[in-house]
Amino acid sequence: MNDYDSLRLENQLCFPTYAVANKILRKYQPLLEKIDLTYTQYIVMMVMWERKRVNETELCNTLRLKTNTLAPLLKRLKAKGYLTIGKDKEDKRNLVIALTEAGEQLKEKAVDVPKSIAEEFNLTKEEAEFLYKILYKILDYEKEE
Amino acid sequence: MNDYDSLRLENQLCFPTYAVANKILRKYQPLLEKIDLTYTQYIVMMVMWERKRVNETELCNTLRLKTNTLAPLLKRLKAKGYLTIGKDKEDKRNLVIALTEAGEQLKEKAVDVPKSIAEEFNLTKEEAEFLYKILYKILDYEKEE
DNA sequence: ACAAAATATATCGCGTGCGACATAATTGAA
DNA sequence: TTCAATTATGTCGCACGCGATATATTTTGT
Repeated sequence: MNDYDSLRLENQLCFPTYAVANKILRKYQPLLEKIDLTYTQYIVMMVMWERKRVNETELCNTLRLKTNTLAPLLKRLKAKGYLTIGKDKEDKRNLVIALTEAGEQLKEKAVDVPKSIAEEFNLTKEEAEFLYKILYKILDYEKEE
Repeated sequence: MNDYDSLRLENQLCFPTYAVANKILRKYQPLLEKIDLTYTQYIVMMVMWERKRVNETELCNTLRLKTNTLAPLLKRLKAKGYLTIGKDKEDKRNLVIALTEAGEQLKEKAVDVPKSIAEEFNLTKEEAEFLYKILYKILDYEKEE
């Protein structure tokens, strides 16, 4: 293996990860279109359905996204009526995002959305579990760095 | 497991895949900045370093991207002097992308870029190999659908 | 008490990534 | 042969995703 071999797509892990992520997003897109959400909006709503009320920092940490990605996105979800955005009374620097009634109701329509990636791409139970474990190992590694 | 459980982030494979892809891109970004390429431009150049000369359809298939993503990107790489864009004499519908001398030289500077994702995120050899296998299984599954 | 440091969020600019649609070149069927 | 289907690419609009930078609020050190 010479110096240039690591410059080949086929010798890298990052390219297939990137390409798989794109492929999965494309799979989701037509399903999410039916409830008028993008994928990123959808994962924000998933957090909201679980927690009802979070501040933006929490949301950024959970989704591993930056505020400059989430801020405009939250505004769009607010415009759609699914959540409210307000300031924390205790600490006015904090934004508090809260689920609305309409947001709660959207959950009913979203039940049909989750695709089993394992089934969709014909993975065995073992492959799916292993993949899950490795992905979270990567996500959790040196989170603080 | 009720109907709503699959709506939880932690029960999905797609979210960690998406988040890992983002995390990897963030890792690459500072390294690529030194040679003034984005990640997508970088993987295009990787294909060019291997093949020297490809048409756009080939490039789209290899990178699993659409022409509307690649077209403007190729223009930027052309503007940087790393490749030329011309029409195929045989079939004028085809675009032929070719590596320039400057593009070839960029390869020298890019040798330092590839990061071992395995090392970077502390994966064992087995984990890295397994991850690689599963990712390509997903990528290759029903490519034609 | 008060200015400096820390924390949380917002704004700007740029480059993707893609669906929808348009255009150009080639192929193919009657 | 001729025009409708096919194929390859281009353009438009929108929503990310993030680095850099700015602003507002709170905390901290003296």
